[in-house]
Amino acid sequence: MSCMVMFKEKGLKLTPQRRLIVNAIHGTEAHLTAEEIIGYVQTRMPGVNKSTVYRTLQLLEEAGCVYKSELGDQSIYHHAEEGHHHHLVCSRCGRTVDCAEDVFLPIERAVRDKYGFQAGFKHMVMSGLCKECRGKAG
Amino acid sequence: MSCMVMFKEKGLKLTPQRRLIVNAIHGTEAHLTAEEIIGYVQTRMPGVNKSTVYRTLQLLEEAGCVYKSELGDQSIYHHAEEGHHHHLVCSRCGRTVDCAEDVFLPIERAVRDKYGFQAGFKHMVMSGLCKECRGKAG
DNA sequence: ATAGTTATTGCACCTGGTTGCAATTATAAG
DNA sequence: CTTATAATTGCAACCAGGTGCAATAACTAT
Repeated sequence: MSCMVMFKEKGLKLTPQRRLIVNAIHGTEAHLTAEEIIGYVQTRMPGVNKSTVYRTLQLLEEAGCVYKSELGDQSIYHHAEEGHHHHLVCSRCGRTVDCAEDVFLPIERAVRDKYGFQAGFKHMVMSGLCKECRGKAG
Repeated sequence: MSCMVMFKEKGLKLTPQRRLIVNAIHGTEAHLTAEEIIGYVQTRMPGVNKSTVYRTLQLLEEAGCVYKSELGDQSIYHHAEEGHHHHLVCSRCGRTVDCAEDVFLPIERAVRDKYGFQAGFKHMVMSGLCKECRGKAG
């Protein structure tokens, strides 16, 4: 896994704690919250400090191995290899739907042409009402 | 100001603390951070607790009097009457450019058609490189 | 296998923001 | 103007996340 190699390549050390954290993210298809990753690590190796986890996640993010998306209060982490997409989060039921990457192309073009601004859209999180919840009263 | 009236209409009380908080937001064109609002209030009325400010901001937001945008770590507040727009924040120099509201219409349509998802885009914050910083080395 | 270098860990503390609760205060009614 | 009552305040404690630092552990060269 390139995540493990990345540490070595950057002159960083591959500790048991870091191995666990990488495993947590690679071992699931889901998008994990920091809390879930801390839980995963601590059940397998009690005593690991949360700051260790946060620091490692930041390293992985900076190296491009892991992506972090923010929706209001919580951040979710997912590994970079599984392809990029955006996230539609229903504000009523909380369910998340993956969304094709290219829906942001028109905006990317628009803000570049209008404002000369080069926006980067990766793993954007959009909130709203999902198909099921649109029908219900509200 | 409808913000002041709003409290009464909802059976809420119009305290000096709340008056100050509303003044802070109405008295400026800028987008204020929570910290700035707390500072504004506390210089005029020392002793006001931050939780009072946060609770009032939440009330104003729920009532639609105030909008809150989140960019990564910080939240900015602005009153709802000044018209809606999005924010382009340069990740290099930190400068913010206002962006027309309608750039999100294509996405709104796309996710509705493709996923049946009704997304709401208000005061979105997009990060990237502004016109000036695009030229510089990176 | 050993010693030396240097990154990493856990700790304790800090930050912005949130919450439960007893004391206070704005408001409505008399 | 007084009283009643319910909303609000300030407090203190809490939460997720982040930081400086001394002790520790991973890697490197021998």
